[in-house]
Amino acid sequence: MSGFASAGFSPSRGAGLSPQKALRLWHDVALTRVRGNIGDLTERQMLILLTIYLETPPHTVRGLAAKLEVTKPVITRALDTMGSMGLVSRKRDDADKRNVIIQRTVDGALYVEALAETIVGHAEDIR
Amino acid sequence: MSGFASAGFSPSRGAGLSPQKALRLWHDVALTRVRGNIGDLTERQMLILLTIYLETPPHTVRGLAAKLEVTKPVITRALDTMGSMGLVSRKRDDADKRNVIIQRTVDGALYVEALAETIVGHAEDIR
DNA sequence: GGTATCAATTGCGCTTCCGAAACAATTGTC
DNA sequence: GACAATTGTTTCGGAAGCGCAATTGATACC
Repeated sequence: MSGFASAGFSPSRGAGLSPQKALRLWHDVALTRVRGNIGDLTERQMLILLTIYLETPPHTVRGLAAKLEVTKPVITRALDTMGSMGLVSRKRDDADKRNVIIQRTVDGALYVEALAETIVGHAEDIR
Repeated sequence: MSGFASAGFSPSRGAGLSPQKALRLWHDVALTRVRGNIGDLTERQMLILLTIYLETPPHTVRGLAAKLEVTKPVITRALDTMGSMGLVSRKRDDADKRNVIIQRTVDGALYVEALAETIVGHAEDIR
């Protein structure tokens, strides 16, 4: 049962991330987010948000659904939720008015940046 | 808006995790989990599970609620859900029968270990 | 022994998410 | 211009989570 728990500890440098440290990092970040009530987003929503802010634009509902392998309503609803939070915004494509272009916002960038800092901070603790 | 996106790139070794790589890692792990439909767990539930498997036992409902700063019903219901998935099990404390001891399971250990491998694998991709 | 305290659970109303299908708006095709 | 195809949204029924308050069972106190 505790097979993974007794796996070897890797040195601090040169061997990437050991399983134990990976789990500790995940735990610490989740703890910070849950304690701060920042965990409003589903894992899917978080994935959508990160995709929007990491991958090169433009982003459409259909494109995101295909890339993430989820249905389109999932994207639409996630955009509703995150849009009301100010994390993303939508805009009709002028060239093809069927498309909706998903745009980044200042608040969304700040949110993503805060997540990054949380991760980096805990990664430093673990190093 | 893109302040964080233009922040400096850190070298591959010696400077820990850059914000960009942290976000990329989070994104990649989330993508793997969402695509594989492994994301049945809330961020809170994941935190509870990781705490059970990372911190030293014994774990009680009250102890977890205090440590994670959530209410007790949150713990109870998360244990219901994860218990039905076979990820954890409960047992009355013989010494004080008010307490419930949360125990690890083989399936839970495998689940956590799989998460760890997912993280480690993507960390290697990014290194 | 009777009462207060404590641990965990459950009930209630509310909100949110999900999947599948139906829908409205726009574009391509002949 | 009529019709098919595409994009995004909405609707519907069902499931799950949340906070808060009440409840059950067990222990401590005097």
